[in-house]
Amino acid sequence: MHPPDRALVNPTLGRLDKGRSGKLSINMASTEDTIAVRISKELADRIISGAIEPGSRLRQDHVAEEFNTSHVPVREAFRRLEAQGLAISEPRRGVRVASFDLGEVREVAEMRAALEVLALRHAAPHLTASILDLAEEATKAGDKSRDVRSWEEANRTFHRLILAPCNMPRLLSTIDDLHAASARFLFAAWRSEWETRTDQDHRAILSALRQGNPEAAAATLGRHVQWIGQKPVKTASGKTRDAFAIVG
Amino acid sequence: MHPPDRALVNPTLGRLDKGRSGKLSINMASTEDTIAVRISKELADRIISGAIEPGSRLRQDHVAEEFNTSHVPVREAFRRLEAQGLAISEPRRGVRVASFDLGEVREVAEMRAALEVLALRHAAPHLTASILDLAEEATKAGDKSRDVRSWEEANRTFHRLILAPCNMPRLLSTIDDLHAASARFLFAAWRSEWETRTDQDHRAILSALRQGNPEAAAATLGRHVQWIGQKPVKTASGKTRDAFAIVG
DNA sequence: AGTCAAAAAATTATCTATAATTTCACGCAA
DNA sequence: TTGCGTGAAATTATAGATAATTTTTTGACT
Repeated sequence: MHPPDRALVNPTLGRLDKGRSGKLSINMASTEDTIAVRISKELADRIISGAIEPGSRLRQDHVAEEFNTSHVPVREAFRRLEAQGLAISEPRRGVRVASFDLGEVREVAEMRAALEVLALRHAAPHLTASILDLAEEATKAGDKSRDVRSWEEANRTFHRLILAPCNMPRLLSTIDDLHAASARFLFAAWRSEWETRTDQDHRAILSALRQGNPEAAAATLGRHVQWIGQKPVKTASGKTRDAFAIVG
Repeated sequence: MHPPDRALVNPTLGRLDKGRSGKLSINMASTEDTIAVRISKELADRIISGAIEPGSRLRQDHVAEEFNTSHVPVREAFRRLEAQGLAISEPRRGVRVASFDLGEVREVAEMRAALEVLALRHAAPHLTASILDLAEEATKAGDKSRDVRSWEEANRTFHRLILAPCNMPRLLSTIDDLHAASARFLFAAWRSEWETRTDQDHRAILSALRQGNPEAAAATLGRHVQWIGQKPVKTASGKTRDAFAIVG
């Protein structure tokens, strides 16, 4: 086998499966990390889930107090969030949660299409039957999901499974950051309601891969991740506007 | 607790000139930035130019002493370098300059191809005659360059000019990081000698864009940035091995 | 009321000090 | 010689204190 340990783990996001706590989470805070890493993972979780509003300020002393630390590791955590595109920092004026609009949703979708297609082309020769079986399980789990969070996790698992064997760490880590952004868009639109839907694209991709046709799989994947869902949501002022998210 | 008096930089290779006078520098350090940003730009410059060897450790107290600061902003600078892929940090074990191999050169080349093609497709409708003229000037400047550094700068200017109008900030910033990596590969291979060469691809891209054929331009660009040059270089042990770099 | 400016408060950025951890050199035994 | 503890030195990580800057409040004046 190829060296999967390195490929399956993302240094910035941590392991993407369930940790000891069992809590569903995108970023796992493990005790072996430095405080700065723990804080950045927890804050990333909150930003992605929408627990912290886009545009709201992140005050270092407040965060430091909450995590019972000094502000030095908090500042380092901010730099990490900045790099992931989850926060924006203005010198001497503090850090705020990054906002996003339809333009950024489109941008992330197109970047994902370009990069995931590239990753799949390289991963295809290394894909084994057992990996594809796991990916199929992830698809089924997604189809059964009754809420967005578990659907998102299953979806992310699917993509990761079929892309990780490309063995291109820089590419995978960039894709992970884009997935974090995608998840954020998704949760912003589908925070509460989520109707079960079967993912036909995932099945088509798996089928093409099983039949030894990676180009067809890549083409479907490229279209798949550019599908942008639309949904009316209530704004703070009571009005309804359309929210957009990548659903794939 | 007392940092040794040995200089941070490899003594055999001089420090690069920084600041406003020398347009040598890849990242300009401006006085309005925070200290952390200034330090990260300067260190990025040194890493890209090869002034600091891949794999060598970056010790926070040494860097702090050199820049006459405490180590707090230095640590933040390290986080930035980490995000750019120029340094690697292991908790409690410090930060070292990222190493790279042929695999990463290929990876960066393919990511650039995928993303620059995407950017060009979106930029094409917004390209004006004057932008294309500036890009042509940059190409000429590259053709006249007698050293790698000025060639690299001209090349980067060309790519930036034709891609920037895509108006996709996240995409552009990812491409910038990839260009930094490319420059590093280039300087590692062509540190001293550099023979003048005319860039036919750049001209073909400009011509296709002027004729209103963005798809042809994108196709050429995609091939262009994946061209990997090869060159024998002397290693520290006196032997010669082949170095690889993206030349486009 | 409205607006501008100065004072006060809050916040960011940096510095100094301390704790925790790792690295390295040295001595000793197998 | 080689391998392995062991302790000193170096280094990383965090805490606490201070300086610099921004934001908010307050109050005089129109």
